[in-house]
Amino acid sequence: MARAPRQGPYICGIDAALDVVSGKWKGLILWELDSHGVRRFAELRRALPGVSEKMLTQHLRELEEDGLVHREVYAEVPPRVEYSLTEQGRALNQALRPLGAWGTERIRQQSIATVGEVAAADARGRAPRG
Amino acid sequence: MARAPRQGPYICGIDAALDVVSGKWKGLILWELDSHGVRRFAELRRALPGVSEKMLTQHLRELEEDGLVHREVYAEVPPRVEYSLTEQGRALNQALRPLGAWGTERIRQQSIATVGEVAAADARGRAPRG
DNA sequence: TGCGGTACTTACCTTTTCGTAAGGGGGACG
DNA sequence: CGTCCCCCTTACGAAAAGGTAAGTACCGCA
Repeated sequence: MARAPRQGPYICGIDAALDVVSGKWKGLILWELDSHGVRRFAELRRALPGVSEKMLTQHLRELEEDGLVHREVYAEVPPRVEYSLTEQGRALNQALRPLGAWGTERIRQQSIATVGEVAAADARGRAPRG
Repeated sequence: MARAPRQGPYICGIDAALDVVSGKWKGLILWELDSHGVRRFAELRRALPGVSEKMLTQHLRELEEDGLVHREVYAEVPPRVEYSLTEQGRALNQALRPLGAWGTERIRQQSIATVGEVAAADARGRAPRG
């Protein structure tokens, strides 16, 4: 896990679950692997705009250590490495689905709120949160 | 939110949801407020073994800014402040429930695995993982 | 008079995380 | 011959997150 647990590791399941998905790109990696099944390193890199190779390998290794992602190396030239979800990884993604729906709804409401804010500020002739 | 979003903020709902619950104690705070309804500052502090006052106030303020937690201040002496979940906060906790279940199951399986590991290592007469 | 309890705030420091840049060892392509 | 692609690895440094300790202002209790 590469992270030090609190003292006497986890207090509840949320705690344990958040521990393995915390990381700037882990949610997206899981999401990408869930929707495509199998992805290669370069494919993931292209799917995650802005990720560095270092962070991608690092996160993939952590997810692998945590038993969520399977890493299959083909001893070919050029080298080929395929990433996919393990059984646990798929279960995690199932568990993440309601959270994703909540997040999507939140984004939607916030964009509406922001538009409203901007429109209201516009009507008053100045910018919001100046 | 106090965190800088990626470029063009969120790619998917998971992303947005993880953003608001990422923080060493936020999951626990949400959990505590969900199971007790209303909690005061000192009650939360006692419920989160090891949290510092600084982190607790900081996380509570972020959760409040994110519209997940309601903060009610009573102008009394001694001061009294009550924290509770907003509608959005309750919805988030609902969405977190499957994740919590997954985490609980994971903890259970890991403790079994660890016991097995220790037992196996014990049988060989040495400690696991160096 | 001193201590504990209320709910913080502030300054300072350490730890963790993330990003940047470079290299590596091959093979395909022009 | 040079360059790109593949999948990383390493070193270095900045930024963010988190921890420690002290201070605030007021009250009740002994």
